[in-house]
Amino acid sequence: MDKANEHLDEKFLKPYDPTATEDEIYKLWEESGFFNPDECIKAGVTDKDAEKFSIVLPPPNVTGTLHIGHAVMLAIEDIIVRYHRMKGKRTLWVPGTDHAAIATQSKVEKILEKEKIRKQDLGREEFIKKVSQFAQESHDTIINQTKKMGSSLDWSREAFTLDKTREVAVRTAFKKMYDDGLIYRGDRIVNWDPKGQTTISDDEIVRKEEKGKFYYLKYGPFVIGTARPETKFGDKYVVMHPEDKRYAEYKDGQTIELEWINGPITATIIKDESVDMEFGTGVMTITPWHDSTDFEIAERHNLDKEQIIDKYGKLLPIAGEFAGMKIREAREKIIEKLAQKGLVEKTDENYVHNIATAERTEAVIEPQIMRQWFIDVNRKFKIKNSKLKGIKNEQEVSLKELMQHVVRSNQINIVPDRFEKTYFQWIDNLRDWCISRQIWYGHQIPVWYKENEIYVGVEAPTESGWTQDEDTLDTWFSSGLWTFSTLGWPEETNDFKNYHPTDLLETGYDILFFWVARMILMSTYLVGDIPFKSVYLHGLVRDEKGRKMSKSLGNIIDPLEVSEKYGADAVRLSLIIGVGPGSDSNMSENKIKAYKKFANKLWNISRFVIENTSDIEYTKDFSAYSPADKTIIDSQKEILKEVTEDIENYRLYLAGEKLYHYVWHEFADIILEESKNIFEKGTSEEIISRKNLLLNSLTNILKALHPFTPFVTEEIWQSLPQNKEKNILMVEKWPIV
RNA sequence: GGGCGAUUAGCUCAGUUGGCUAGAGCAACCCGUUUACACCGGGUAGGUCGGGGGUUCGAAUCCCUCAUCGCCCACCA
Repeated sequence: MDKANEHLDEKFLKPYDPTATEDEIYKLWEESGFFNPDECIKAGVTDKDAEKFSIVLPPPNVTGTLHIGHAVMLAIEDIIVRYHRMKGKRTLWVPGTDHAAIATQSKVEKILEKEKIRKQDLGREEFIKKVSQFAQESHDTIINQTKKMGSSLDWSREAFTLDKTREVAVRTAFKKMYDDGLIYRGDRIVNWDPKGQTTISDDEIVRKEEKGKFYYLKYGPFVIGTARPETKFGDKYVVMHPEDKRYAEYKDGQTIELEWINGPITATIIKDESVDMEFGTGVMTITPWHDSTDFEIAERHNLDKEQIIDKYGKLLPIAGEFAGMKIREAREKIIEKLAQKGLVEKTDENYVHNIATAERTEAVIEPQIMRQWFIDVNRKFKIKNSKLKGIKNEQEVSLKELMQHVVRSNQINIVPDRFEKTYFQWIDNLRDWCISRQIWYGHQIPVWYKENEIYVGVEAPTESGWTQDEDTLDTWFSSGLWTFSTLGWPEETNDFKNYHPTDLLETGYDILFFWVARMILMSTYLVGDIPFKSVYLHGLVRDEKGRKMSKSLGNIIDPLEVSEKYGADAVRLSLIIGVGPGSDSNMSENKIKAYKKFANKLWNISRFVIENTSDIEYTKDFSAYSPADKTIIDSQKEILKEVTEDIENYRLYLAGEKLYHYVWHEFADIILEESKNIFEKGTSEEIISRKNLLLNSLTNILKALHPFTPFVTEEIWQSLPQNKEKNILMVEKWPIV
């Protein structure tokens, strides 16, 4: 090696090797303690009175491993967090995982199924042990993977939605809502999943198009249409619109005798405005136990409700000779019988309609009337401790109104803003939230019964004779508390006082309703404040042809695998650049490869600068720049200013692209190339000026790129001869104010 | 039924508030390896910015309309 370059680390003579350095660098950060804002203050890298920036990690489900969607989330959040940390803010990013009740339980059930074990064989306690064990293993994998992506999370504050602290939060929340009359137990129509044997919320339903038959049946003097003859056994009400002239001769409450599936019955005429006169014959019979529209009609007119189908999707004795049959097989047979009796008017063979299925089990939902726990979203209550703008303390509001108000009044800002429309549309149609689940894994409902008494509390009653409600809570109940339960609420902890409300919530647009809306509900109600100021929504990562990644297509890109191959920095850049907020992106290995080259380019740029500046002292505020170099500095400042603005406005894709372009096609291709000329032919003033320019530019570039490509920039920073104290780039100051 | 988005080079996509000859990566073709980098440099080719209409001094960008594709929501029996 050249004597003048003896300070150049030998590793610069080889291409940049991410696998050899990334783990070491992460360790360096972790051991510095600087992921934790308290440590930053202690070490004097952050001012104790500095502005705070806080964000919670959307907790990944402990159902297995991280996928590319998680990688996008981690990349975006880490960029923003590192940026704010370098801006000198007290920056906190709280990690955690989600127990994901139904998802995790059914995953374990599937594993047990292979060993021919049913959860009933194990019993509740044993089964939960198995699930917890699985959850722990998933957790460990996930944490490890999260670190590989370079995420600068404060691990000392890690939380789990099902741990002890969060249980206190959940129970406190439940009790408060119960006491305020916002949680009630009622016999209401719910979405029953016959396969999963549990209720699910409206949002866990996936509608699938199905082509089936639509039957027109003679019902006394009427003709009724149905796709589900198997529910018709108990139908003894026939409903029509009060203004339908075709049926003017029939009066509300009038009874008629008619022949039906299993013999003669008495039917009652009901007039209700919810009937669509245009649809079919304008007449329908109702099945209040198994249809929510029918249920509401029955409620309005105070009608009887009868159960026809049991929890397993089989017909009950009311079906007479069909009792015990599965609905699918019964359907054809019932039609056969009706046809024999001459009651089938006609059949439409190509009837296309949407059927409701359960997201997890894919089973067809059977609405049932069941005793379940609900959150009332319309009931008015007096809000306590309101810190919300436009909502006074003790003002009467409903949960729905709170959810609408904070977004409408811009206290919460959604990026991209077109999702605000989607948000309002969802809330406007929001019905009471069914929060009880008939599964074992999760927060058991904090309600105890003793004969006719009921007790709701954070702790179980101490006297004997009380039994706890068997059901568990919808997993989104606990994740709805996430922004403050992670900070120690309901205790008035320092973290809670210092870091809530959080500044940003970054997540996929697919859980806007599930999660974002629920956090807004919980936080405004329980804390009297918004959970976060901004919501940034990212899209889905698809394969290079724009298809969803799936096991069956074999097009899954495993973020860990490509990180090992090309480096986490390259993966991060490829997930960021060219992807605007809220839009889906296409990912390919080629794209990642291109950014791996970028990391290497930066590596070699650094080598060139270090080699050529070994003979000058590093001067931060060198002032004797040549006119040409002054121009370069100005344009560089301009770029950095734009990049800063882009990051502030969550345009990471632009910020990343600008830096990429500047570093490669401006700094390397033009500035470095012309420097060679200057070093050969320039005056000594020009040479000194240019050397200082290169050194100062490199430090600025490394700083500005650090949020995007933290590993390679830190690795170079650690090897800079000027960094004699081995300071850590992660906590250096951002190059532009 | 209601709402939202997309349509730009062979492929995958940028183009932030309307403004310099519309860009990037990959692919193709040509030239180049004397000391930062072949995980490289220089260059070439390739686009009537989905169709049509409008606003404007000026439109890929704003408005209207049509077409195709995609997504979300919804209790039409």
